Amino acid sequence: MPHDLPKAYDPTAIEDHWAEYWVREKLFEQPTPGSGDKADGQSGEQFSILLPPPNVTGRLHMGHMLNQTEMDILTRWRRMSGYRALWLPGTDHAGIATQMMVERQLAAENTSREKLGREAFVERVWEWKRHYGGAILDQMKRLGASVDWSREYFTMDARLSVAVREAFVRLYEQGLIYRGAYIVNWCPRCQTAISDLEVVYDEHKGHLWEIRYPVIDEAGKDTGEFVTIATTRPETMLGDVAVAVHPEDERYAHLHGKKLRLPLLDRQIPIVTDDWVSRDFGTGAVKVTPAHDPNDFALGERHHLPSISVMDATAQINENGGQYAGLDRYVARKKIVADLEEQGLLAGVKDHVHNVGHCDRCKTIVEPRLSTQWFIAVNKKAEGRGVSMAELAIAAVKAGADGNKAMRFTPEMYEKTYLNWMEGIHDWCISRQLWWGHRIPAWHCAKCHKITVARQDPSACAHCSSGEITQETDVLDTWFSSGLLPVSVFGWPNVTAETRADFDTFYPTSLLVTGFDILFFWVARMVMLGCWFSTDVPMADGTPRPLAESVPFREVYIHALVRDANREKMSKTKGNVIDPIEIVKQYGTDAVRFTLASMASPGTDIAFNVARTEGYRAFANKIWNAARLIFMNLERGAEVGIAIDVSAIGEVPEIGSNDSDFVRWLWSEFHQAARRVDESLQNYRFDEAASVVYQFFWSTFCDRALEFAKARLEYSPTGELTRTKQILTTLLQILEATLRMLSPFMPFLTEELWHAIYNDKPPLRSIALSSYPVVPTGVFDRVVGGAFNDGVQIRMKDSWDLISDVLSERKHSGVPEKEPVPIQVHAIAIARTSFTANVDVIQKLGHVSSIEYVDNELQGSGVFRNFSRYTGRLLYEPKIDAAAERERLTKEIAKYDKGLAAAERQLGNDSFLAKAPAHVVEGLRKQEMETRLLLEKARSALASLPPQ
RNA sequence: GGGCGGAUAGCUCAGCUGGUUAGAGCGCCUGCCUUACAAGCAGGAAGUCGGGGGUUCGAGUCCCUCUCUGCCCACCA
Repeated sequence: MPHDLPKAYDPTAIEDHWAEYWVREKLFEQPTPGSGDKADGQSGEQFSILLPPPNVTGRLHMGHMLNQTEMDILTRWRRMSGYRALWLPGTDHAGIATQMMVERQLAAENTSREKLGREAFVERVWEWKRHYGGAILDQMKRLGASVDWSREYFTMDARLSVAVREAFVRLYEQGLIYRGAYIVNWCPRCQTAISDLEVVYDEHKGHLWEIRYPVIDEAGKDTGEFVTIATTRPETMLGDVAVAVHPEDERYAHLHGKKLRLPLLDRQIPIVTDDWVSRDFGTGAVKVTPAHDPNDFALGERHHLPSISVMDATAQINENGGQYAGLDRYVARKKIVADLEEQGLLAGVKDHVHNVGHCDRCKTIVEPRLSTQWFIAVNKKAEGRGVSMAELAIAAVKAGADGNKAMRFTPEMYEKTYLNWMEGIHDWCISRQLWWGHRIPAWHCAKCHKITVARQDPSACAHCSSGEITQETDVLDTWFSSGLLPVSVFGWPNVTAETRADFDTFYPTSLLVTGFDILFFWVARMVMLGCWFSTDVPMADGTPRPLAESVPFREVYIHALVRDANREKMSKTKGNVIDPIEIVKQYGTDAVRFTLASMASPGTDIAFNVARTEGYRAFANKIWNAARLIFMNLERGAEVGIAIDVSAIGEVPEIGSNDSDFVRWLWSEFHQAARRVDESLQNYRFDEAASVVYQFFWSTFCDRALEFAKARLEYSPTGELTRTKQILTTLLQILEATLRMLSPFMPFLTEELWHAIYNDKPPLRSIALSSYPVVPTGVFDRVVGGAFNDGVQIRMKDSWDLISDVLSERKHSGVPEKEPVPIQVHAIAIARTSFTANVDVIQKLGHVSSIEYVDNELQGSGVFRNFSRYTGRLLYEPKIDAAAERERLTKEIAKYDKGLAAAERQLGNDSFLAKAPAHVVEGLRKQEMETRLLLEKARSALASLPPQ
């Protein structure tokens, strides 16, 4: 048998091979239903899941790896459970990020995008994408993600671009997209508008400058009186068009209707009254700069004030800024403050801590700026729809009339977060002043100045037929196209009778797995857009699509952040970024995956600690060696003519009362573990599932089953070869089934060993295509229930307990590790049956030379006991450290005393006896009795110690 | 300012609808190179479950409150 495995598990030796094999064999492709049968089955219920598309510029980080590990575990598990599983990968064109990346390259070549021109620049980005774009997906391939590579998409693909265009045009036609001049967050570095979400606020120690604006009379002369305003951004005063006070603020009552002279520019501006002004902030008078502040903009609209922009796209003061024109905003600030001071108009400077918005991408301080942008009216009810996008997105997560939710969040608390946001949502600014992205399909007419929005590039204005039209230069927010992915990847808008198989089968997707950081950016947008557009697609049978079928995903699993071992957020500047690829190289992919899975309990961040990974590498090694042990024994068996037919090894055998206790016990343990793993995965409890698998394999299978087998397996031609064969068969079957149970977590190792079991001629091309070893309830009840009912579990437990007790007592009595010792045992009949049946194992594992059964309970020192089952004693003169023993016993007595007192107190309480369930009372009684015995034993042991 | 988490062994974390004496991994101590694995085996020590109050026969678990800590949202110049 060529089962020659190296002594230690070396992941690097096998992982590349299988990663490459899975892709080459196209194992995880899920063709459009009806377009050709899938060779390996999986025709059941669909399980579809979209990979949150990483940026094309991205490199894999721990967050990706967590995300992908979770998705891969779930997808592999569903696939093995018979689902038609589709995990769909792709990348995002990532407008700003990619453009920045290429611009940096150009800068290094002493050129710029402006020099290249738009067309050449975009071509250059495509070129970059072709060369470097797939890096992160290559990393995914190496990590064994079981995605369907044949369906890989890029958000700028022609097919997806059609969807983007259709979506835009449709929303425009529905009156939900408008263009207008509003205050937007503007990044002077990226020179584009960004959405509210792309602004991150940092606390900043700044100043509050108090500036005196002279009051003037009707002739425009200073009256000698001043109104003092307070501002954190003095340079914006260049754009002031008014000063506002609260209408009921007596301090300024006499100034209502009066005018002020704007210092430095000597512009006359009115004093207006508005409820929005808060009387207790600053001086109660606020400068009004509609072009540079959203509140001021709204106020300006209410009072029909003009807007004066004083900064250009790079945040330099423009021609409206008089003598400050051409200065950078902060240079201008300094100069303005100095000039004001010189003119005696600076009333004061106070330290002021406030939040300053930064560009999420480049960290430049964002400037609110008046500019013409495109927006989606998310709160507007569309004609003929009677509902707004936001309302639809809210309805999607709230329970409907039937009490069911179309979309369910795990952990549940994110539902609230989502709703809070969606209920307070503002219109979405979707235009970006970039070159890389989906160009907005709108054309401006030079003649009539109207806009033509069209599915096909128009040659003339739709309003006046003029040929003088030019396309809008803005592109769409990246999240617009990624928000459409759930519909667009399955062919929308082209969903016709001939083309709709994908859409019908895979939409809505089953699940979205993602981090909370893109809950609003992406998840919320997908819900809005997904619901909105899929609603127009009737069901396969022609009936209207209900909400439950129009959501982009039925479930959303939100995972936590991966932090470093000290719970610090990983960041490049801190230098604490753990590169998953590096860790993978050191410990193997399976170990890293298992680490992430075992720490992924919902709701808490993951403090990634390589110590854990080291532990799981040991686990992988353990599995490897367990397999080696079994393979070695199979060879020994073969030498004495034990032939095991490996071809049927994967079928779950019917286990019944004819089988030995050992076999029945092991299968019963296995089925319980498999069921628990299955249940845990259903609830996204990766941690629980990982722990069950781990405990089963290591504690139950290795520490118990394999040790038991080692003690019993016999190969002498005159020995019990039938029994040996049974045990070997069972071990191999359990190993094989356990590998399947483990496969979603550790795909590489399990694949390797699984092929080894079959001598490289496995029944399927991959363990990933085999079935998940969860048996139907009927089988489960028969095997597990049978084992409990017949006392198999108890009998095996008695033997394990006796071995543990013996080993413990040996240690305690100072018996040298390997010296065989005779023991005496008094046991109830059933326990004695177990000891008799397993005497060979007990002797070997406990280093027991002989067992003498006695009729009476053993008493006194050196006795170990298992309550109501047995008592035992080593026939050995103990060598005990009296001082240490005294200390131990004293502590023990204190503990028992306390426990006993507590139990007696409870049992003496009538209402406890009356109200507590019987089993609790019974349990406590038993405990009381046992504690009493233990206490007596400890006391007498203490008394028998030599005096101090 | 509003909202949401977290605090359990030295470390990282479990502990489901309240029920017998709170668990795991790592680390630590003791002894073992037992021919699967020293990345291992066996045996141990270690927690007044953040503080206080309450409900209950019974609280790590439910309620109130305080302290510490993390995050999200809002953005009054």
